[in-house]
Amino acid sequence: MPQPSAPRKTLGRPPRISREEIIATARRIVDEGGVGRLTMRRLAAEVGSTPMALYHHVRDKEELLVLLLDDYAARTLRRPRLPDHPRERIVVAATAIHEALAACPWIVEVLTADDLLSTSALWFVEQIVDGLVGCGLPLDRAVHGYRAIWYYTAGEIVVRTTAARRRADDDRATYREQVFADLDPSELPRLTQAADRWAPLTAEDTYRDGLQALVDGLLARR
Amino acid sequence: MPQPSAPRKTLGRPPRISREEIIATARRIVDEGGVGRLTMRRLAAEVGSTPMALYHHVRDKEELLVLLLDDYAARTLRRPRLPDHPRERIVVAATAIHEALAACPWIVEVLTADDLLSTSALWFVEQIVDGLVGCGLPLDRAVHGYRAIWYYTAGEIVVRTTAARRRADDDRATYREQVFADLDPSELPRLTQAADRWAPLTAEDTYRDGLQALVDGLLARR
DNA sequence: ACCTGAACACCGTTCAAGT
DNA sequence: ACCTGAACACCGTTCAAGT
Repeated sequence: MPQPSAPRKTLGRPPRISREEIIATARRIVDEGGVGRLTMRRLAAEVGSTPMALYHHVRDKEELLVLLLDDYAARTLRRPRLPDHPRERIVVAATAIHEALAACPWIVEVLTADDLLSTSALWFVEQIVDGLVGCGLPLDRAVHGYRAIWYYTAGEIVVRTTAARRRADDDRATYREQVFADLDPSELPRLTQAADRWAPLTAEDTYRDGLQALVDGLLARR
Repeated sequence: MPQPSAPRKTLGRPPRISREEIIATARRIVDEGGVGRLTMRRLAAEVGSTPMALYHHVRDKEELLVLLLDDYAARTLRRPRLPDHPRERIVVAATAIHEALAACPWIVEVLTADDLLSTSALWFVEQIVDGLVGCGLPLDRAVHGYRAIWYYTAGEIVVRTTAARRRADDDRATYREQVFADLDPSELPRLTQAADRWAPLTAEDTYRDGLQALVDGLLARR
């Protein structure tokens, strides 16, 4: 897909807008108002063109979003200094991906990639797989381990950002409180016990704890 | 939200359509053609009414989707026989939720609930939290543990169903192959090594393995 | 109380034509 | 080769009116 515009051989009408300009403008719109604001029509207006001109540079909206994600990853994923110990390397690499995603809430709508989100993220995947191998897992198990870490990471992001969106609208929060207040203690004793602590517990950031537990578990399995 | 229509005190025009009818019809549309097919206008047409009549029974489309999810959960979540051992209970309860979600691909779009997807799922949450407590975790840690399991489960569903959607459109698959074929072996040695096995490894269902690793890790942490 | 019709303010995408 | 205009086939939701 990132088909770098080759040197123009055959000449025709000179282009007025470029893929880069489209992506940069799309990025601005999304940063300012969320993905919901990004429509082909608005984008066209902002680059000073017509909706149909965009389709000359981008297959469809779906492709535009993937391009936007690649662009974001390429610009913001900075490779951290990694610790020597392989287990720590896994945690640091996964946390770096997690932080990049968490800083970018619109990503969820595009987080439709199945395992690699962007070629810029491959280095991080390499570190995680290599860390797992370094801890003694065979390559196949290491790849599966990476996937488990990715599920956990993607899940945390999706659940957290959608929960945050819900919080803006406080009807739902009230509804949740209601549910927890009306629990039947004989059927759901633990939830009843935790009911008044549920909200603060849920607000805590426990990504790292869960990640470490998962990594421990992956490494400990027979 | 599930505000059971109270016995009508004040009489006016008798209702022609009910919330139940709306939900049942919405369910049919979604089952037949996916969530993408569910629009207020189409739904109105199928219940033999006008778009605006729906807004008398449902606040907006968002509420309709939550209602649909509740309905689905209430109809399909069957409580399994649980093993006595608490660790096994956790695994069985989580797997049951996972299976229900996996059988229902449209869920992802609605999987916007932050931790409980529906009141019908509370019993499963109870079992997981109680299982973690039964294994010796304090209640707070058990709640966090449940959340980690939920992240992992939701992530697996989101990643898997979107990957499946992508597969229909095989351009992306080709793109992924391309990326793996062009890896720089000196920079990304492990990915290069795993490249030709990546697709089959990724196709394997490893939910249960990852879940067990996660549970082990949660229980082992100091 | 419940429903209707018409309208508002949008979408993504295709097609045929222009430069 | 690149861009435009007009059109197609839709959306969710509001408002004012009817029964």
